[in-house]
Amino acid sequence: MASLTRIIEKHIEELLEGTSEESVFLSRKDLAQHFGCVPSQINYVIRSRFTPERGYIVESQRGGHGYIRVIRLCLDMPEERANHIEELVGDTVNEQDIRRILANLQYRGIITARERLLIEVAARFQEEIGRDLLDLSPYKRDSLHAELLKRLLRSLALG
Amino acid sequence: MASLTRIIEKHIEELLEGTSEESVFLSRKDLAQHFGCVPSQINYVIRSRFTPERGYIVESQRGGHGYIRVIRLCLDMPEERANHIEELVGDTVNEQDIRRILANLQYRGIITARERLLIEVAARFQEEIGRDLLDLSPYKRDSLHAELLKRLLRSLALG
DNA sequence: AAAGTTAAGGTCAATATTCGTCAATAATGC
DNA sequence: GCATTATTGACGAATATTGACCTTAACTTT
Repeated sequence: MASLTRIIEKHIEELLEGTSEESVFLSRKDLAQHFGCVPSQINYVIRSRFTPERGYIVESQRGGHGYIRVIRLCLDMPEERANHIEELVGDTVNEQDIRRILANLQYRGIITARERLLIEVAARFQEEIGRDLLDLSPYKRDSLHAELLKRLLRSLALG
Repeated sequence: MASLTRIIEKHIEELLEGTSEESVFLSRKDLAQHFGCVPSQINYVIRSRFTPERGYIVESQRGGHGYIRVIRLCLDMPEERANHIEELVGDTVNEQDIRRILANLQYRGIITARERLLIEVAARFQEEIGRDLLDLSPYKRDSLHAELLKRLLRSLALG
């Protein structure tokens, strides 16, 4: 359970929590040195963990006095949240995408565990019906999934 | 009688009971090794036993330091409560029935307003698909409604 | 001011480590 | 016997780690 990536991720999260600013400035080289890894490992952590999907924006600059800046987005307004959901879901999602999106939303405190469970059950039921009873194509099923997911999440975001 | 699947199921349940956390992290490879089976057997146990319908959520990650995380949302539902759901919902329900049932559950504090909203939205979406896209008979639609509602409520383990 | 030097960060591909899926078969329960 | 459930294994997909090589910006020297 001791994954370097997760350790570094945690570290950056703590830096963000420990500041009143909306962002932190990191030094790739120093971080890598501190955790005893190659610098590109930091890029990997950033790319895989601090994504817009998870509510972060990242800026950086090369050269002397270079830095990596991680900015925490806050989506307070319902309108923003709704738009974010549209992007997150897109036009088609498979069951794996759904699980990933829901885990992320719960992690960010946007939905509760029970709400997540309800959404999963609804999606599974729809998948089952679409596959076994109606013999829909996988593509059709995925686009129905996307539509269902967007409606469910929108109803929460706006409410 | 002591099928491998049941033994592994039991093992995971015991892990869940033996922790104060709401979830356990499993290693598919180690588990398989421990029980002397192929790794995909673990997937079978998870898929057939630890479903959202039974109140579990499962997350997993591949690759280095990968894991399977089983989250338990609720305690086992007593038999009588399950029966109560069956009675409450029956074999067919129309949208009006659904609204009535949900209003009642919310009034009794068994579900939140947001959960109610999710269930209603899911039911409406299903109705819409069944009617407009698939041209199902009203009876068929109502029995699908009943099935969906029962699954959703059962997953929340309410009575 | 231009050119060179130094000090950042970025990209990409190779490799290793897990887990997931699917379909064939076997076993079990009715 | 037939239908459902369980077991297995081959193959595929995702994630993590590392290192070689590239790009950019500031500083230094001429």
